[in-house]
Amino acid sequence: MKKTGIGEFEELVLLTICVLENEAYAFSIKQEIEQRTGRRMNISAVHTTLYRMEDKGLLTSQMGEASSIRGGKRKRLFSATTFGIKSLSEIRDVRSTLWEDIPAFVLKNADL
Amino acid sequence: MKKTGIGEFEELVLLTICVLENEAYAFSIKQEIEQRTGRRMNISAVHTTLYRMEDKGLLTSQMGEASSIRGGKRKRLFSATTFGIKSLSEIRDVRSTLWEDIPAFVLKNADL
DNA sequence: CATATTATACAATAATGTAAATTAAATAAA
DNA sequence: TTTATTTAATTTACATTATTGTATAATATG
Repeated sequence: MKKTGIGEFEELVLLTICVLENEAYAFSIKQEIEQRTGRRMNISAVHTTLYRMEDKGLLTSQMGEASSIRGGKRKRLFSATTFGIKSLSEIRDVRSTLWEDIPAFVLKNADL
Repeated sequence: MKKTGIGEFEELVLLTICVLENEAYAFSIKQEIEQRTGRRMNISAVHTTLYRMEDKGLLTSQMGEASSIRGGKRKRLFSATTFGIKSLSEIRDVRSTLWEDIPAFVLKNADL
C-alpha cells in the first residue's frame, strides 16, 4: 500500500493547519492538537513532521510578517495544498463509508 | 504522542473487520480493502498487521469451522475488541470535530 | 541582550512488506 | 481404506521503510 502515505499524527497536523487558517505555525499547531487530544508533544516533533509533509507536497509554507509583540524569529506559516486537502478528503471518505457499513450490533456493548 | 498507536492501514483493517462481521479473515479483509481503496496489498502484510493488532489488544481471533467447499486450512476469524472499537471511535471524533471547524473558504478550490 | 521561534541533524520506534515454511482439510488415486 | 495430492489458508521470521521523537544550534526581532 502506502499510496497516500499520511500518518495518524500527520493527518491531525494537516487538519489543524486548515482549522487555524492564517495562524498556523509550529507552536500554535502544537497547542491546538494538545488541547484537542490531551496528548503532549515535543515542538521538534511537530517541526520535523511539518518539513516532511512539505516534501511530500501536502502543505506549503511562507514566512510571516515581523510583528511579534516581543522579539523573536519570524513565524513560518503553513497551509494545506490542494493535494493535501484531497488526500485528507479521500481517506475520510473511505473511512466514513466503512463506518456506515458496520452493522449496528457490532458496535453494541462498546458504549460509544 | 502515540497514545492510540493505530496506523493508517491498521485503522482500515479494523474497520473492515467490523464491516465483515463473522466473515473477517485475512483473505476477505484483503479483498475488501483492495476493492474499496483500489490499492493492492500482499496477504502477508495483512497477516503481520493482524497479529500485531492482536498483541495491542485491538482485536481478537478464533479458528472457524472446517466447512470449505474445497480443502484447505481452517480460517482464523477476527473481531474487534471493545478497546479496538473505542480507539476507532475516539480518533474519529477528533477528526470530525476538526473537519467541522475548518472554515469553508479553506476548502474552496479543492473541488472535493 | 533576551526571547520566540525556526532549523538541522540524528536517534528511536513503529508500521508495513516479503518470502518461505507449515498446516489442515478435501479429494483423488492406489 | 490407506496413501498421496491438491488446495486454502495460516504462521513465522526477517527486512525495509516510514513515522515520530529529541537535543542542540542558529537566527531574527524588539
